[in-house]
Amino acid sequence: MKSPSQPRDRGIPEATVARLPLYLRALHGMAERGIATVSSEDLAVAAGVNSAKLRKDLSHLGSYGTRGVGYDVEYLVYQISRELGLTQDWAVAIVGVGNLGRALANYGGFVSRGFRVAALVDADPEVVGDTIAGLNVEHIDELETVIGQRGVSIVVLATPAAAAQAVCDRVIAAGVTSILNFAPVVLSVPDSVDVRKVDLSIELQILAFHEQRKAGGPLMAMDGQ
Amino acid sequence: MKSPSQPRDRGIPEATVARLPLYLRALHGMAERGIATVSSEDLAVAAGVNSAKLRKDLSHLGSYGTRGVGYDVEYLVYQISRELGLTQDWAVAIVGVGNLGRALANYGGFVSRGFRVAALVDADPEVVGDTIAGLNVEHIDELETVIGQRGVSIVVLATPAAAAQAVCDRVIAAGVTSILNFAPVVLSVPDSVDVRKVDLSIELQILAFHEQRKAGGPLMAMDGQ
DNA sequence: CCGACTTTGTGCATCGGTTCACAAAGGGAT
DNA sequence: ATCCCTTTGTGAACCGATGCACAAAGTCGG
Ligand SMILES: NC(=O)c1ccc[n+]([C@@H]2O[C@H](COP(=O)([O-])OP(=O)(O)OC[C@H]3O[C@@H](n4cnc5c(N)ncnc54)[C@H](O)[C@@H]3O)[C@@H](O)[C@H]2O)c1
Ligand SMILES: NC(=O)c1ccc[n+]([C@@H]2O[C@H](COP(=O)([O-])OP(=O)(O)OC[C@H]3O[C@@H](n4cnc5c(N)ncnc54)[C@H](O)[C@@H]3O)[C@@H](O)[C@H]2O)c1
Repeated sequence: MKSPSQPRDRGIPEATVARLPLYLRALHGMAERGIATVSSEDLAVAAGVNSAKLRKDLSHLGSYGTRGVGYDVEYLVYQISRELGLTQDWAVAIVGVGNLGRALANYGGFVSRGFRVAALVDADPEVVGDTIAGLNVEHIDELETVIGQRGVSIVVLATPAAAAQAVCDRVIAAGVTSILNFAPVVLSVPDSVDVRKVDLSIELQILAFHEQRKAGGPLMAMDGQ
Repeated sequence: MKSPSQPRDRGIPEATVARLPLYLRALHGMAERGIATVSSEDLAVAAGVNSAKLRKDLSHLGSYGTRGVGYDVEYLVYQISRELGLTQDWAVAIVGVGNLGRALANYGGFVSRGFRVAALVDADPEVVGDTIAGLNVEHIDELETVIGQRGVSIVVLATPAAAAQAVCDRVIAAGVTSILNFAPVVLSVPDSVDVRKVDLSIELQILAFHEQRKAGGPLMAMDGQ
């Protein structure tokens, strides 16, 4: 089946990958408070997950715990960071510098860990040339140049929905294979490209669904069709 | 299974609920373009999902399709909207009117469908009293009053991480049971409360993980363990 | 050096979700 | 009215993820 060769057991489940950043955040907090080692139980509580799940997740990275003791916080931070690729620096470009794009550009929280906003790009002549968070907003015509010259490997899309697919096509053509999309559209991309989407409207609708259910309770007879 | 207006199984899978807003968006687009009926295949493509999955999802709401024809767009929009609770108006409060809170307040996209920003709340005296998107920013001391008087049932948390849990506790005490959290913390809440989180930093880290893997390719020789 | 204690790492049962594949249902043409 | 064509709705196999429960591994006090 699989090549019997070697440590290419790099097949980490997607669900696990999605939780590693959560563990990392909890671990950073602990490191700051001077905690040297942590048990799976304590870390699980801090990350809001089941401890067996946490142990299984960590076991995918290797055997980094010590039975009877727990995990070394610093060491685990390093291992998870390395696994996630945070030991290197990622250049991010934000395309679409409107309400949301500005908020993202001004946000310091993600720059702190391996990510660096390397460019801001917009189509509006009113916006181009502005300085936001110390960065000059560049014209969309420069998109490919900027991506190529600054080694941008992740693009954050914060344009209106109507423009998203076109911009998406261009950044992919420019060699980008990781996109974080805030526009409420389903982007069509080759399999080789990863797209993650953040959609506020969808989140609210899911909340509304559950809220309605709570309010309606076990019997909500009104409305026959 | 003959009555077509069967309210159906009230136990809709969570994965299905999360996709209904996607279908709804695609359907709205179709309705605007004057499309009257749509097949599961076409709608699935528009929503970016597998058609069998889409049919199974819709079957949870009832038998609203016509074999050999497809689904009536308008009717399906109505059924999904009703299921999600979008036929009623939801009052949303945004707590924390900084970079992100402002962007959310100015965002027109979700007000359009059943959601209405009913209040903006902040702790900073500099911000309180400002008018943003036509709304007065109120003081955090008024939190409970505002929630009670305006029937707020969904709260969007956009405060710094350090303040999130405290604000969360207060809004829950005020009767709110649905929270959308943008702060990078694991909120501790009773089981009866729904929390959904949006975390930009986590999304970027997941992208970085896959990006690293792509870059490393089938053989990434450095570091032997 | 030993034995009691702690905690990891994982086998296994289970569960929810996805996908395939097809019989049944319905429309439209003749 | 009958046949053919399209498309739904769903049974069933499959797949990945979850969580329990426990043996193995390692610590630490004495
Ligand atoms: N603001 C929010 O809270 C929020 C929430 C959820 C989703 N979104 C989505 O995020 C996106 C941005 O929202 P926003 O509120 O910032 O909108 P916005 O209109 O304030 O900003 C959009 C920016 O994109 C620029 N733009 C337009 N076409 C472009 C192109 N082809 N290339 C580059 N830039 C282009 C515009 O000049 C503008 O500056 C939208 O798709 C919106 O639906 C926003
Ligand atoms: N801006 C982004 O793009 C972004 C992205 C991801 C996550 N976040 C998170 O969203 C949150 C907000 O980010 P931001 O960039 O808007 O930060 P910000 O500092 O610009 O805004 C925070 C606002 O919350 C207010 N506040 C502080 N304590 C409060 C309290 N107890 N009650 C009410 N309001 C209070 C502050 O006065 C300020 O106006 C943070 O937790 C941040 O980590 C932001």
